[in-house]
Amino acid sequence: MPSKLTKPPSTAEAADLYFSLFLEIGIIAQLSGNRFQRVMPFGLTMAQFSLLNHCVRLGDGWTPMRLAAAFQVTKGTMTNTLQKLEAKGFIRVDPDATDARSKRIFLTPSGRSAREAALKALEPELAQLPAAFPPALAAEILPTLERLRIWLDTNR
Amino acid sequence: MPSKLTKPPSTAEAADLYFSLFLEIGIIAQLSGNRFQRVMPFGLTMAQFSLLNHCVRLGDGWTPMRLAAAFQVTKGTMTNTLQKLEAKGFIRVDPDATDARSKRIFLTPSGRSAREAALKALEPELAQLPAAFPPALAAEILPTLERLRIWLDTNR
DNA sequence: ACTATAAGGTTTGATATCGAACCAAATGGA
DNA sequence: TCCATTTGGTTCGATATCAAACCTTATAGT
Repeated sequence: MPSKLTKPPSTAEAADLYFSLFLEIGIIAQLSGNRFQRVMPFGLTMAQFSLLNHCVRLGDGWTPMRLAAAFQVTKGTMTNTLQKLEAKGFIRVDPDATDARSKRIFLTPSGRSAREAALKALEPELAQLPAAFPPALAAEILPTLERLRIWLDTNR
Repeated sequence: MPSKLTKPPSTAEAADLYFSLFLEIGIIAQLSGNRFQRVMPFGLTMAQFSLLNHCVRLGDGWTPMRLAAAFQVTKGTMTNTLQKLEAKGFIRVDPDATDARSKRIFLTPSGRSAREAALKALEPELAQLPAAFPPALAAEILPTLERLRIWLDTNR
């Protein structure tokens, strides 16, 4: 193997490493998404729940574009997600007072309680996790993943 | 906040942590998948490329079911992926000699060179990564992610 | 002021994936 | 030997997502 850090792993080795990483991440995303979906009430998808959660934790009144940027999805995808949530009565879409092109997203009371219900439904699932995968591990890798995500975002 | 490790982070805090983790992972999967897709030749998807790559690195002759298990996708999804690859002439599907229900997947020469071409096409993309996200970081979190994936797999 | 360009959202067409239903072949008890 | 169950694969219907085209409103340069 290469001596030390003179040259980090060869290009090919590094590529393999990155592929493995992205593959693993892809699989986890797939598996966790499906699992979440199966226990969620109201036919909430992961994207929909994440949006409700976001509004509760960081406050509502965001524009669709800012939400799309926060979740790193296209505007079209966000339109779809918002339409689904509005149809379920979980959010309210107001016009933006100062920009006629734009809109503002607010949680409805029933959106708030839907999020509560979803959390409750997820609890039993999540309760099994810590034994095999302690929160400390999650906390440990989270910053690294954030770093990767930010790179992917900026170097689009 | 809870004193120390007397009780690991409260259930709610742990849940938040896990949500953040899964959200981050979902975003990375999405972003990286799209990016890969955009530079890949022959209209290869990430799934298709991963399969070619798998066959080169671990040898071919696998059954569809074993491949589905390796990539953690449903049998239906694997059927689809294999059909696409076969249509492109990148794999050959032989009957299994000892089990009439089953099949065996082999790379064709053009499949092998398609994988080479894909690697080449990916190179410039990957070349930019190490500066912002060194391979060592990837190597560091990979085992942890594997652990998480395995849990998700077994506790399906 | 005007016009060109940018920015916020929606719509459209394509596609990868899932879960469930289905078929065919293998396996294992009685 | 036969029937019930399991296992490998395919097909089907639904859906979340993307990219690209489009419309409308804002912004900036002249």
